[in-house]
Amino acid sequence: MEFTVPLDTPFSLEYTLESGQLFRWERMGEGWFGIVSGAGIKVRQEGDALRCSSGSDLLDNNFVTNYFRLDEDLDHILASMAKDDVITKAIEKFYGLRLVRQDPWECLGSFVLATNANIPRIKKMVSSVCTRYGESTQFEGDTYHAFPSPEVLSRASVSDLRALGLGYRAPFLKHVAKSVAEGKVDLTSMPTLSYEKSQEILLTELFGEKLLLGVGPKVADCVLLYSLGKDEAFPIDVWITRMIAKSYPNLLPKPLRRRLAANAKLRLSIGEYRRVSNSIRSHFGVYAGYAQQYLYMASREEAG
DNA sequence: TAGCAGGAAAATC
DNA sequence: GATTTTCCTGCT
Repeated sequence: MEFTVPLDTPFSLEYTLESGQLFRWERMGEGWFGIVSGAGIKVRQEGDALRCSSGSDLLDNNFVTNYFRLDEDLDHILASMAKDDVITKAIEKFYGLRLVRQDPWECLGSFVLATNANIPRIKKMVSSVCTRYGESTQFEGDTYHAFPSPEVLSRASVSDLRALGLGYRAPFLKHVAKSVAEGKVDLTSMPTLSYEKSQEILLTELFGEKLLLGVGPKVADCVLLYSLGKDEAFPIDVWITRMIAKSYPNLLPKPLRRRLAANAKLRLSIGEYRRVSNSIRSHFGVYAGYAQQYLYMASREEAG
């Protein structure tokens, strides 16, 4: 179906889709093509409107508005977190970038694959998993595949997953799928829980065994921010660590500040991650996650 | 708490 | 063409 979403609020489709939140969108001509909720959708930004064409009646005006969070007052959010010159510059540069509301299971499954990989590679892995295990769907004469359900992936064999190029991530993906399929982790309950509570569940250990293997604080924060609406979540990856070391050293404990200044060991221990995360949150406030997304873009751009 | 392995592909030299 | 890096976590 074809439809147009009028934009009465700032939005940059390009910055949003290039900001590393999503792995199933590709540039196509003047616009973008994505596979969302198991169906294909084309979106093109034309001034103050989004021209859309989708392969499912479920992907309609309301869906797109909700997916890109166009119902939220972005200027209000940006104003509340514009606490210093560095973030203000990033906001000016990438104005219109928004966080999205993606499917929590797809988000979790995708970010489990994101360790020690760059974005092109993550996209390739996600795509391979979908092609092999996801339900097929048609769009404009071509066949595409949905992100597979946790039930299906929990039944996949580790060696089959490895054959898709997932490497050591293969057993993690199966384990996480199993925990979700068996209801040990209930993603659907989390939108109503607090950030702290839902993060605790994602990182829980029972009798020394992790509920979700391959999910540490960074991956958990990505899922909480990109799919569960926890806007105070602040995922800290290598790019953000570099940015903090360069532009926000005063938010770091002294030993860590020294270490990062020497450009040694960019990886934070779990304790360091917690401290930095809290320190950042108290600086940027309840929309720290938005700040993270703008800083991530700025950090990558600086690196060229 | 620190250090290292993990697998493969992209980025860089 | 070899080496380093890559939106990191788990184990010892």
